[in-house]
Amino acid sequence: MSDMRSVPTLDDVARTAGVSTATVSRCLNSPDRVVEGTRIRVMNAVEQLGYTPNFGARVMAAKRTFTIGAIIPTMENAIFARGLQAFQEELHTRGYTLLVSSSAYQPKIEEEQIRALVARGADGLLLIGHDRDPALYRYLQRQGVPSLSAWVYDPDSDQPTVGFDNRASMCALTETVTSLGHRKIAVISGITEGNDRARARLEGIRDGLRKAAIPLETLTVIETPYEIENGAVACETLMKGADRPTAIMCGNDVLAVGAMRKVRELGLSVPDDVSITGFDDIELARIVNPPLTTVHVPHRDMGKRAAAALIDMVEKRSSGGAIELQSSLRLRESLKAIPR
Amino acid sequence: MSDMRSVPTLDDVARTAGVSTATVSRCLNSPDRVVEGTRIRVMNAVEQLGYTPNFGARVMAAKRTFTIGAIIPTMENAIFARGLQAFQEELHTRGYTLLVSSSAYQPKIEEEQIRALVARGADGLLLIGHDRDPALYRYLQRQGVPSLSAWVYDPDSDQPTVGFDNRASMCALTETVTSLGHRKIAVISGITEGNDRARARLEGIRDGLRKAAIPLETLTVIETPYEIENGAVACETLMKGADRPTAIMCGNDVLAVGAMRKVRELGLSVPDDVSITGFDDIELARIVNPPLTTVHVPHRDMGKRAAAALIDMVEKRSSGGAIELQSSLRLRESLKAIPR
DNA sequence: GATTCAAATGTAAGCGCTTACACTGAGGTC
DNA sequence: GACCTCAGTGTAAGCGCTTACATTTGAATC
Repeated sequence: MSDMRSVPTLDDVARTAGVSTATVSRCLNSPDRVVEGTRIRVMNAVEQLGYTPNFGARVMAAKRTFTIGAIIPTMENAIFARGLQAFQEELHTRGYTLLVSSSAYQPKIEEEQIRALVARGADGLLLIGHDRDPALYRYLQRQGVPSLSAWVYDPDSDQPTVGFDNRASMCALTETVTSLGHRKIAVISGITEGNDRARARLEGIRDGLRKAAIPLETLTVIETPYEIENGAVACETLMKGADRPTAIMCGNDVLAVGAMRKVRELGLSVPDDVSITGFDDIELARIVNPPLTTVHVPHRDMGKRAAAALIDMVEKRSSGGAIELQSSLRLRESLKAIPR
Repeated sequence: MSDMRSVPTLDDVARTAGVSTATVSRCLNSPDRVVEGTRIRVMNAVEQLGYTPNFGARVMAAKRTFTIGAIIPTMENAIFARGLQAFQEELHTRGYTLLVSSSAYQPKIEEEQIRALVARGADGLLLIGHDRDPALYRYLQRQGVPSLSAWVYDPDSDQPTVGFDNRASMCALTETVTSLGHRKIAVISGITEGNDRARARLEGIRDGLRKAAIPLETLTVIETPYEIENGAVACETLMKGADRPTAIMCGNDVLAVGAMRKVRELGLSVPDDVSITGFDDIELARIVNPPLTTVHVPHRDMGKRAAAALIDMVEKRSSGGAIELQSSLRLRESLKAIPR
């Protein structure tokens, strides 16, 4: 028997159970292929030694890890939290483990994280959005690691997606806003560079304006990273500007609540002085006062569907495709008609 | 040269560069031990083949992964987000990668995740709180994986900790509440079983009450999981109960904003009809209206210090210890004196 | 030019596991 | 009783990498 101070190996277990390493391995991986008496003996040895398989070795020999990686742009706010939680739950019930890392919205870091996860043997990857260096997709293909882009729906892309139509959703919201009489509209958008969702949402607003025959030149757009404080700052600029908007449409709820806070700090009222809308319908939207008008995204459903789809790809039951989910409007008190 | 369709290995690189595998390995790990000409040739081959080292193999051969694991109770809300972000940033600058997973506050799942991370070769682990099965600590010790408990400060524990004194902080807040004349106080606490922080905070409230000579029997306590909706439900129970409290102290900000929402829904006012306090000072606290009185926790600093301390342990520069950070009160409008 | 020695590189032994294949022997068949 | 099956188990060959040790190389020294 080997030195008990160091981590026990398969070999140690085999020795103390009086069987071969193959048998121990089988006990752990396909117990039904081993007769009960032996199995019990082996399991006792495992217990007694406190044995845990070495993952690296296992990966190397078996090429499967039952690990899925996810790289999200941020953990700082709850945008991805709910969807990710559902994703993890579904993976867990199917016997997979989720490892998450965050890119802080930086393509460079995202690439590192992707490589880190692949190197660590992730069987599949969940990515957010699909706007990234094609070389990365080639790399993944080369490594044989399937990936799925969530939070977007794009039937024309080669890359499998699961999500909703950001552009159409935002267009629908915009139509509601214009139908309430708003003509002076401003936008606080996320940074559009390298972010297809932010771009699609902005385009959606333009679509909506066109439908209402509002000239696009009247639209003020501020781009800023998705953080509450940034929403507040942008809002201040807008409200102190020459031509104050009657409605501020925000790229997501986080920016919107920042904007709402600022309106309050300026001694003004939402929605009496200005209407505000968000996007995502995270919990925050119902917490603020007044409650926020926003686009509801089926986060949990998306997470669950993503898990199922990705596992299908990993287990070669499908090769991906595009899954569309429906978003819907949540009209709440932060949006009000212009009095005539 | 091997089949170009499959993932290239060290061997392939060595062959196309016309050197041995040892040289390639050295190029990758300690470039200065290889002469420039060779190095360039090797790097070209790496580039050309799109080679990425196989992590499992690397771990097995080198026993180091430069990976740190963190298991947090939840990703659903932002309690841990800020601290974790800082933790990751610090790790990143020191050349480590962070892998996160969530236990959904379930000890069983937490244990699985710990094992999963250790098996995947994590060099060290960040845990939240230190209330868990001693067998787990023994397991980690056995595997030689150092771990650090954050969000708590406990100089008496064997387990290294980095955090603040939950109990004293909550006691200080309670003293403020009682000094404002509140006598009928209710508590919406997190689930205390298996959660040392929730327990310490509750004890802190009791300490504060004792100091103000308020009998502990007058204290109503509801325990519920940390979710906004649960805060709302608990609040409803309290406000509709026989002996309505004048102040509701919540175990964290998440519960507090849920309670605030409910007060508003009941057509009542914070702080005129009831004062509400939280704990953590996450962004939410400043977003709600009125802003929430709470205990400020130095999340970013904690994350950063945790990273430094854990790496020191991993690299055997220290064996841990207890690091104390200071929390502080943030008095905002959700708490108001009882009119006399 | 012979000798010395450090720097550069190569050789090959594992790291801990899975699994194809080989072996063994008990039960069934004729 | 000879022969066949096949479930249960063992043997041993890798998986892709790092690294101790061995070897080669070439500049410096005499």
